[in-house]
Amino acid sequence: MAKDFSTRAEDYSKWYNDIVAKADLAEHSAVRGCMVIKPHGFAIWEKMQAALDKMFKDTGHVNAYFPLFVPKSFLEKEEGHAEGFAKECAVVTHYRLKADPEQKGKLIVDQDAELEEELIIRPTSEAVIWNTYKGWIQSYRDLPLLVNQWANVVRWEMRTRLFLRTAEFLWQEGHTAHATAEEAVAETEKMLNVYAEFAEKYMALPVIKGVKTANERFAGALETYCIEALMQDGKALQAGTSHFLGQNFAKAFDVKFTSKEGKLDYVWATSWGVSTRLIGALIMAHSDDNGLVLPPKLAPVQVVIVPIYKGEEELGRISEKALQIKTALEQKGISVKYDDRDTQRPGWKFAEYEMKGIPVRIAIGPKDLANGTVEVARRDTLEKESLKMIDLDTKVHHLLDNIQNNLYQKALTFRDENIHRVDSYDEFKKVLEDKGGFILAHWDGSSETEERIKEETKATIRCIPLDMKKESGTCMVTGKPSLQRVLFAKAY
RNA sequence: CGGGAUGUAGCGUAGCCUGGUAUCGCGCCACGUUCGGGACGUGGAGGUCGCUGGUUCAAAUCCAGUCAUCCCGACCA
Repeated sequence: MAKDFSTRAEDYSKWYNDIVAKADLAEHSAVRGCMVIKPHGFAIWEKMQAALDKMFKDTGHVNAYFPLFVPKSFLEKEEGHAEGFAKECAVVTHYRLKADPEQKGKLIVDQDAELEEELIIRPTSEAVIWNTYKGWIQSYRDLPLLVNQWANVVRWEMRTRLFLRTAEFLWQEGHTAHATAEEAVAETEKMLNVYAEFAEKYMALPVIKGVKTANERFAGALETYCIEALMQDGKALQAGTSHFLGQNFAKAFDVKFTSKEGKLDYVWATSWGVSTRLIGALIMAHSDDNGLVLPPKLAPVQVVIVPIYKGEEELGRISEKALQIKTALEQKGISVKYDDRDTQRPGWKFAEYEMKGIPVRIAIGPKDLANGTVEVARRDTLEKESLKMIDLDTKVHHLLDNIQNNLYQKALTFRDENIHRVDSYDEFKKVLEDKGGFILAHWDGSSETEERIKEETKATIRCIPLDMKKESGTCMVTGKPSLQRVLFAKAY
């Protein structure tokens, strides 16, 4: 938490990119706007996947997989959806290349192999999925249909940034169908809560749950719920969304079911997703100038053991002890790496694992063997202490819990210190300029006012918070009545 | 996609204005000494200067185009 709001965007960006590089998470690919997720970065994603996937299964969802390509005619069917995504689609127009007669060794598009209908590389899968659901749903007995897909999508973004916004990204998208609007809304809210719980319990990232204003709504949705998190530079990041789609897609793709009463009706839909952007959130929420800081629950390796030795014989004796510790920790469900490489020195390893964010490091050397101790260092506070080996597994287990909680508390304190309640537009601008962070202020509910604020200050309404007591007041801009404060911030 | 900046070895850079085939640090390799916070010594390897074209006897250097990255804007998980 070394960052402060005075940090210029460029510096913060450099800091962020440094962490991504130093922690060995990802790099730019030679392919425009695309990212290569490196093994350590991907391992974190796999931990996220595993935790989320379990939460989805526990709430009755199943996984499936749908095509990468969306025929253009599918995408066109839901008008709002089509409009929203049209500007950022990669389009496949041909299915064959041929040797260039002009230049040896070069390939050109074979103009004789033009597709009759263009295929869009999915920017999201509503269109293909609803086209499929049409065939899966006839009766109320087929409902609810609760499906999730882990996939990649492509959005041709103009400005990219590792993890936060890349042309291709990995995500999870849930698509559900329900017999009633109430049930679909309940599902939308349920999944929002799943995301919030994941963010807080696993990522140690406090989030504010809310609904988007009409301007910020997902293309084709009636209501978009979201979780918003605050980053260390005072900007907000949308960490997940859950959409109530009403009957828009059911009508567009003609998905009807026969109810218990024998009446034919369109189904009610939801969709919800989180992406590899969450890794970006993790970086920006917890990292410090020494590199990444991982919450134990998402660390691919929770404890690393580094031996300190001179010569083969000493390493042998230390390894014996280290492996005992490793086994004991693993029996407590802790993931442990014993790094006995003799190609790197201890200090090098310490720095390396610090940059990668490994929560706990245990060092064992000859002094420890003599004293029956180990040196335990925690990544979040960088504190070191010498611990007796007795009950080390239990102590480390507690330490990991402690780190997880500490990270959450630290992020929560930071977030709460940076929520400002503001009652005048001048004060709003001043806080935004001087401090950044979240601002709670009254707004008259109109798109015009929202647009004006955005144009004049670059801040947007991140959400209309759900878990906040209603408090009537007057709009800070127009003076018109307002029923509750809404959450403003500059956003990623 | 509009405005600005940048691109030289794996990374960070000097050189560019005032053209003459490239500087330094880290890293890498070998050997030795080391090993409780990114070791030290000696020796060594590595670059078609983002790419394409132009000007020139000669281009990292000047010109044009193009691609990529960063910042601002529009857009967004």
